[in-house]
Amino acid sequence: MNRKIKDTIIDSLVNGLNPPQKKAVTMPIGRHCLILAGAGCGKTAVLTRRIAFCAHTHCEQNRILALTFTRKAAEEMKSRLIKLSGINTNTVLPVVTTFHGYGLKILRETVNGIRNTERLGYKAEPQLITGDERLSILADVSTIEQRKTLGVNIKALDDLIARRAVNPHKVNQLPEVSQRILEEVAENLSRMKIEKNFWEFSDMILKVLTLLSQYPDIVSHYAKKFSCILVDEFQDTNPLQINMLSSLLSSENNLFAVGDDDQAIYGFRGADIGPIMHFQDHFPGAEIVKLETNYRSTPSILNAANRIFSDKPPQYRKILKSGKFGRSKEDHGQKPKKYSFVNHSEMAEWIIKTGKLIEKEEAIPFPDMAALFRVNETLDYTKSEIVRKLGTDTTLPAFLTVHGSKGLEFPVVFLCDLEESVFPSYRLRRSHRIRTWGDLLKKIFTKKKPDDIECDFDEEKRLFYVGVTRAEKILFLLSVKEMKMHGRKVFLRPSRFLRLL
DNA sequence: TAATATTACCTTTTT
DNA sequence: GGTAATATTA
Repeated sequence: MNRKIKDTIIDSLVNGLNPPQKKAVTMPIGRHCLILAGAGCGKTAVLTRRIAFCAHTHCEQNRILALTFTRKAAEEMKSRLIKLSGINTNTVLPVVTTFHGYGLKILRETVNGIRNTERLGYKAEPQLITGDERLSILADVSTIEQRKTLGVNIKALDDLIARRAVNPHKVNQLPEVSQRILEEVAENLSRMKIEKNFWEFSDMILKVLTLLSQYPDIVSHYAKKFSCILVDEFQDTNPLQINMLSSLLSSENNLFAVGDDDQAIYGFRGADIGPIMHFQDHFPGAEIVKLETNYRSTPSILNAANRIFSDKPPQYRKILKSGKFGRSKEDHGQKPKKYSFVNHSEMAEWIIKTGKLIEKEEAIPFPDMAALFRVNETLDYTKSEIVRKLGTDTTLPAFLTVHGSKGLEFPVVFLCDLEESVFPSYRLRRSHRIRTWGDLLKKIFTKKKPDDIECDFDEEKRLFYVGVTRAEKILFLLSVKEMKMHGRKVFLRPSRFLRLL
């Protein structure tokens, strides 16, 4: 291909991008790179174009690997990718898949004449076990004694085993007896899985790591396979995934990671923000590019979003600026408004009234709007109230948990659940009500009984940020004063997050 | 061993 | 308020 055509294709790949986006897409291939992409700053555009750029300037398409967390994200990326110039759809495409999907692919392969599953001790392709099946196996491989000593039931044991696998150093803090028991149970479990020819989701990555740690020839086989490795939503990687990634990296290739530490909301399931926060330690020589121009929200909403992390140290602090709306007062948009209601029923009524009014005045269809919640319980309740008031033939706004809303955008957002202990979510101190004989005894024999408040406030704050940044034009911050929780009426104070904006 | 009584626990979710 | 694990009875 002559140089002129090549340049034309590169031009079209960076066409319409802002300077930092361009810089990210065309970054020299030879070093690791982290793109810190603020919410709504065009990270998928950068990622897909970067893949096309690599394919076009650097290597064969099948030597590019892009990893995501969900199949949906992988599919989305593939469909956007094939539309880009620089991508040749007549040959093998870049590998775009999930971490689990790629792990599974490795496990099914044969290296140097031996099947990878065989090296791991399996006779045939194992069967995937999930949910209850796994719990019943866990019941078989542990004794009641062991669970008693650990002080857990089967579900909590499952949690412990999972955490041990994902994040071993957290388990190191347990008493030695507990560690030993966990070790035994985990040992039994993996023996059982081999015996019965089962595996579980986490094994799709875990077994790859086992394989790589036992067979150096396999390490070199996979480390040579790719010239460019890209990872989406890098802030959500767990230590296992980072391990797998490190094994795929070598002196012959580099990592291009895209993520936003401000949107790390999966710590509860083992994601670790360490690697994104200390990217240059993990990946020496790395360059960091920030994307701060937002193409989603009005300046008023961005101002609110920027206030949430105003106390962050500068290296990772992002200040979102609008690349979509002008500076005129009209373009600036209305400030997020806060409303408080007696209960969810009243709130539901208000959402309908306001939504319909906005539909009429702003010509934004009611079904395009979204109501976001911290927990499913209040979501379900509010949604059922709204259905009850509107009947079932009306198309409703989207009802989502904030977790479920990540990556999406809506012209109008009703951000609900903004009460202390709901959002941020934490366990309230035990109330003084007496439900059991035990409660009565405690009431008689103890004066104070503080329950530990457990919750990762930083993660809650990031979750709040995710909620706020879903809104394009209008954002409402809603709370209720009382609600039924676990069957009992409780009185709630407004969320501390309301004071941030 | 099986029934019945009592207590402890409750987010967020993908593969 | 609903469930699941555990304790207590017959």
